[in-house]
Amino acid sequence: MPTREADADGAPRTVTIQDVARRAGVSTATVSRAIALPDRVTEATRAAVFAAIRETGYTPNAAARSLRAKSTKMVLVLLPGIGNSFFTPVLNALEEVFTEGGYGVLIGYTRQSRSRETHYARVIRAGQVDGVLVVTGNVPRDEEFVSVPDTVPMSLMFSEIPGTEQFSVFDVDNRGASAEAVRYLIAQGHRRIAHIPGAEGGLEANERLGGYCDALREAGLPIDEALIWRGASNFDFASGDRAARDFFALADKPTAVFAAADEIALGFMRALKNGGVSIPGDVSVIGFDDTEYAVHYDPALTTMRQPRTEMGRLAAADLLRRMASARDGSPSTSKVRLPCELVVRESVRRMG
Amino acid sequence: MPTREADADGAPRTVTIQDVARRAGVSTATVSRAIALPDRVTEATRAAVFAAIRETGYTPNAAARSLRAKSTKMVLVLLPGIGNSFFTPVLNALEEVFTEGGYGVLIGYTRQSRSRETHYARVIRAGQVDGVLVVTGNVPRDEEFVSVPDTVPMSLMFSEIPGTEQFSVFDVDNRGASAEAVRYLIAQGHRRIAHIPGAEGGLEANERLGGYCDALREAGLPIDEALIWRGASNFDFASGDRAARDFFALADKPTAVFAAADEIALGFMRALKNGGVSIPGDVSVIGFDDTEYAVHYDPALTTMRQPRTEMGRLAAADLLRRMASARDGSPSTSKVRLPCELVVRESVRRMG
DNA sequence: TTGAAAGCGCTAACAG
DNA sequence: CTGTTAGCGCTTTCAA
Repeated sequence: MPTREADADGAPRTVTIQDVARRAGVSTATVSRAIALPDRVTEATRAAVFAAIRETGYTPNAAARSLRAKSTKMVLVLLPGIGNSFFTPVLNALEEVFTEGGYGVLIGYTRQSRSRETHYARVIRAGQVDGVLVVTGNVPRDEEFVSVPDTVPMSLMFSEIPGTEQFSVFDVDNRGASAEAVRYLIAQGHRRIAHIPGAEGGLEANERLGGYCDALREAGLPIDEALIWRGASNFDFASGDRAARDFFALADKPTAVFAAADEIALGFMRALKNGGVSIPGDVSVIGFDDTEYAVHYDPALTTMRQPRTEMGRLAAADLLRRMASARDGSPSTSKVRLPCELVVRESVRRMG
Repeated sequence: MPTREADADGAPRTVTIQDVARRAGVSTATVSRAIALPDRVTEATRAAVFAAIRETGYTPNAAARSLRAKSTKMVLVLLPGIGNSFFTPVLNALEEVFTEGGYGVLIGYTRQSRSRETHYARVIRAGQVDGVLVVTGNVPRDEEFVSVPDTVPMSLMFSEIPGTEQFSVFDVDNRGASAEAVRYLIAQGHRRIAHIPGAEGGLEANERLGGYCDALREAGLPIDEALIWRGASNFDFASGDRAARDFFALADKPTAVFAAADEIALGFMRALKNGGVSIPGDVSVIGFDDTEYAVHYDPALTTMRQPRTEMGRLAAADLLRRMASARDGSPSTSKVRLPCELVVRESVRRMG
């Protein structure tokens, strides 16, 4: 509840625009104007109003303002919420830009659950937010979301919904970047290269797998299913650990491995080292993401960096722009594909 | 904006409670009741209302409801926002419990900035949230926050403000847990034990330093300032890296080090290994937190676990309770101090 | 430049 | 059990 001030009988009462108006000797309309359009009132009026605001400790009530203005100045950020810290810098950047732009950030974790998606669809339809940012590989499948873009601007980060035009999309060229990572391995003299794909069925995971195949094909190398260690349920340590079992089970081992995410790479490396395999001595590893931990691991992980903070900033700025111009028709959406960057560290060895 | 339906002339219009009432042949009050207190209307009325809701695609407008009910069903979660992924599971747990309880989660990163604190104080005073959870070592110093607990319930996580009663507090016994960590080192035969404190001036960092000293004193060991490597600006890798310089500069090296956070420990270990120092062969390291990465590092980090998820759940449940009973006077606050747990892994060696 | 008045969509008294 | 009525606090025409 808003600020209160003592009543005549000592009972606390919330300070409203009425109180300010009375105190400043003007109408409520003038107080409202002095706040929203300071140029539209005389110098003297403005001073009187702001003095009254200070004296009363007035803060405009958000609900009343939203109801009247039909805008809540809030955005909904939807995350997968699998406990992955990949999104920490993204959320950080989003919060920064949105707050700067005068918007609050409501977060929601979809957890791949239908009921949670329905819940957040309802939040949107209740007019609780002016825009939506979906930061997840798994875009909500709820039918309710289909109607969302008609009501508030919505953007996608890190993955797109092919064939749609109503969202802004901010992602990277997962396929191209993965191919580049594998090309680097090839350039270092590796010929037998394995891949640990990400979460089965996800668009990003598929794209990265595609890039891996592209690079192999380009170089005239065979694509060997025995070297594609599927079964990841997520972009996490456990999936890397699981892949290590495939590695150990294999007679003819690869000299290098491309993991679809840093955490997968780290989990894999740890398991290999436990098994007495040296990295990059015996096998080289390259990751994807450039998470905080990549550089601090031993050996420091060579990886493809996704510009997470920059993507967050750009996506937020775009949504801000679209929300601002939402009243005059559907503002144009953007498709921004940022470049990844190979970060060479210590986990890949040059062959022969 | 809320759901819309085509008007007579095709223009989209938002569906209001009026539309539902008209369609169901009842008054708006009855619709409101059918939704909020289903038992207070006849079976037939309820059916008619829900049918009308379904047919129109009605979703109650959040702003109107908040304005009238003087409750937004939202909480503000304030994080430090230094990009630290320590808070990822905490935020996850909070979101889960709050959503379950029918509350939305608005996040804010204070970034130790005065202006941002003022901003969020204003959000609270604007009545935008029904409760506040401060998840940070640095509690807002803004005067505006002083008045907050009178208006909405507020809780603190991970650190307290000594001498205050108006907040619920969920934390761990940083001092006791740290002493326990150092006692473990002593029990393993270590006598010359160093400490890397956390962010200078923070309550938690001080407590952990205090615990370190306690354990040393208990064992009759001297407290040597040369073994307390101050200067951390944060609980991060960089601080561990920085401490490694002190280590290398020292002639008479310690056999064990207690780092005030896992990330500090990891940064320190990495720097030592780079310098050819073996862990735990040459020096043992123990951390604090039990972050996701502790177990996957090489060597896996022995550390004191803070029950982050559980703390998040409990804190959220407590705030939920307090918000529910906020109308009838100031509900009682809780002080919950959860136990930490020593997780023994590979980074500490048993001496001679 | 300012004020009066209407009303955003909903809930809560109060009658009936 | 249901309807009527008032009004939450604010912004925005419309007139003056």
